[in-house]
Amino acid sequence: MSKAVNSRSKPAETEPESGESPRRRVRDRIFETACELFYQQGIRAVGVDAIASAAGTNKMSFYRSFASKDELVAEYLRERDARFWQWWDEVVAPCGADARAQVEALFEAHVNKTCAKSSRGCGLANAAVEIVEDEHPARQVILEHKSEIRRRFRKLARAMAARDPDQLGDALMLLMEGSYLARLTFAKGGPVGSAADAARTLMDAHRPR
Amino acid sequence: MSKAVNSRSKPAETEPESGESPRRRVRDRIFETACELFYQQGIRAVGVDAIASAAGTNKMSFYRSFASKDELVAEYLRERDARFWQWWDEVVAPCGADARAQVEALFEAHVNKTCAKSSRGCGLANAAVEIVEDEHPARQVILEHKSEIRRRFRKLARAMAARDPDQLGDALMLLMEGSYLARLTFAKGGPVGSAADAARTLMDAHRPR
DNA sequence: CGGGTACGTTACCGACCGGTAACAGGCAAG
DNA sequence: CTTGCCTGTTACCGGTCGGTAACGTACCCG
Repeated sequence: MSKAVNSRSKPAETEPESGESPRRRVRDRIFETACELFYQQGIRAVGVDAIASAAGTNKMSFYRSFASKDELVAEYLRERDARFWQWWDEVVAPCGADARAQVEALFEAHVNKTCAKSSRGCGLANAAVEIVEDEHPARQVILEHKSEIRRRFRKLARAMAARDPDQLGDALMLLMEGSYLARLTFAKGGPVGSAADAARTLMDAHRPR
Repeated sequence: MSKAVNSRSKPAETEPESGESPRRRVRDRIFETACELFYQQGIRAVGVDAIASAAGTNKMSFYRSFASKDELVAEYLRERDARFWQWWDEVVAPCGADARAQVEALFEAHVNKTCAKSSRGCGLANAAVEIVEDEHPARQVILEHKSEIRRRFRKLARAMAARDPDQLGDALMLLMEGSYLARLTFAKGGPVGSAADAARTLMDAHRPR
């Protein structure tokens, strides 16, 4: 009851008028629900039954859309990855080519985001804690994500002509990762608030003379 | 079979001759096994059945020694906490009252430890990722542990007369936490190696003029 | 010897895990 | 109307989860 009448949209074959493929219904509801639950409660803590019923459907429909829970987890992390880089690019956009300004904007936004009430740190990093098996499809997503972060920070450090760009890039990354972790213990008023200032201090220290 | 003949040692009542209480058998085997498994594979990933049989006993003996898995988890974290501070004090001891030298020694040792092959970062931090429930007995242990780390780093920063000691202390903590997290993704050659240098740079920048 | 303690063993509990089979209904395109 | 697709529903699978009851036994102490 009160379940909304399930108005079927369009099957996508004929005339995909409104931009994107309209083939979205159960699968997307399940996926969005899963992303939320995985992020808030952890991956191992959430079963497929819980996901399905939280999405207003059942386990059978889940397995009609996803091959396995592990695949869903990997897709969840890919989504997190994509959103992260979208966020990054948006934050960085107003700064033009000024690498230093980009990093400052990133850390400012990062601190804000991470201190938010609903934040549970970095979903990718959390998954790295929970998932130990090397063969798990999630591990590759995590590794690529974190490698790209490292690559970008080092590139930014090079762009600002830091004395030791690789060292500065890594240090900035450590600060960011550290605040993800700290967020899980200290709700607010924790060390996370110092991340942006620390980043500035580090960049100052690496300034070319 | 081939299980060794279970040579009983002593029941502890009369004459505890050899130093420590001899009341250690099954309980301690279980506990040590649990610590190892929890650290290496994660808390949620390890069931009490797996712990018991890895310790060469069974679930019934487990529940004769521990009230619940949650209590065992909390005790595991308390053990980690105690070992950590023991490590800390040992590393710091040769430095006398030189706060700067203490932090440098800590980071040097920390990088070594964290890059070791069997390292899975910080057990307390990992637990903070896995355990979400506020009422879980582990949460308090985690919070106290991380608060103490923060307190000590800030105190050290004050002792070296840093320009903004709280800020420096927090930054050092973020570096350490960040390398715990980074370790889970980058086996070696990762950003962890830069933690010690970054700490030095930060301390230099906070030097009183 | 008699009792207490520590431990192993087996079986069980209800709940949940990830995953599947089979069937029923609704809706849209042809 | 028929066909086919998508979805919901129910029941089930073997296995594991945390946790317990009952019983048997080896051992040390008095």
